[in-house]
Amino acid sequence: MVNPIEALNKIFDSRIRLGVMSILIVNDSVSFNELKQLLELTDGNLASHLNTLEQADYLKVQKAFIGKKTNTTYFITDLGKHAFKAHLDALEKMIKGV
Amino acid sequence: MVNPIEALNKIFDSRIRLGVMSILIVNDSVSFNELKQLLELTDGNLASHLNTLEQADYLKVQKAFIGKKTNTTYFITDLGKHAFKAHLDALEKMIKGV
DNA sequence: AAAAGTGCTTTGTTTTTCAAAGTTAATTAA
DNA sequence: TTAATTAACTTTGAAAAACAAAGCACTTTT
Repeated sequence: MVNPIEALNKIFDSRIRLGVMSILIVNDSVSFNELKQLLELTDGNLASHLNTLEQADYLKVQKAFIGKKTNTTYFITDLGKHAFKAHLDALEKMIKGV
Repeated sequence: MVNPIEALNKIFDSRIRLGVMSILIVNDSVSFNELKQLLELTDGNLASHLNTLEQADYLKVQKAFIGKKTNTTYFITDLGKHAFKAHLDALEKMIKGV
C-alpha cells in the first residue's frame, strides 16, 4: 500500500482555503467582501489565505472600479480547478481505502 | 447562505490526522508501527498527532505484550467515527454548494 | 556484548494562523 | 468641509501547530 496522504495537497489543509476554493469553483467570480462575509473572517486573515492561494496560482485577482469605488474580485484558475479536484479525488480514494 | 466552513472539524485540518482516521475507520485496529510505516512519519510526529486524536476521544489505545514485546494498538471510538463522518458530510455539502 | 526495534517524551526550531492595528484612497453624512 | 465609513489590504506580533531529532526504558536479535 502506498502512503495514502501524499496525494493530498498541503495547501488544502486549511478549512478556510478549502472554503474559498469551494466557493470559487461554483461561482466564477466572488468579491473580497463577499468572501469575507460568507466565511466570517477578518480582513487580514482572509487576505493572507487568498495570498497563499494566489501564490500557488490557484486563483487570480482583478481589481476594478465600480464607479470610482474599488472592487477586488477573485477567480479560480485552471490550475486551481485541477488542483482542487485532484485533492478531492485523493481524499475520496483515501477514505475508500484504495 | 450559512458559513460553509463552520461545520468542518478543525481537528481534521491535518492531512496526517485525516490519514490516521481513514485507516482506522476501515481497519478496526492498527499498531503504532503500521501507522508509522503507512504514513511515513517520524515517531514523534505520529505520536503527537495520535495524542491529539486521543485527547479528542476519537481513538483509544491498547497496550499489550506480544510475547514479551510491547505492542501499542489504536482503535477508533464511536465518537471518532461520528466526528469523521460528520466532517466528510460537511465537506461534501460544502463542495456541492448546499 | 553490541545493535536494533518499540513506543513513546522532551526539546527546540520552523511554520502557520490569526487578530488587531495601521494605511491609502474613495464615499457618504452632518 | 470635516468627520465617519467602506474597501482592501499590509504590517506586526503573539499564539498555536508541526515537525525532526534526540533521549529513554525495555526488549529482542545477532
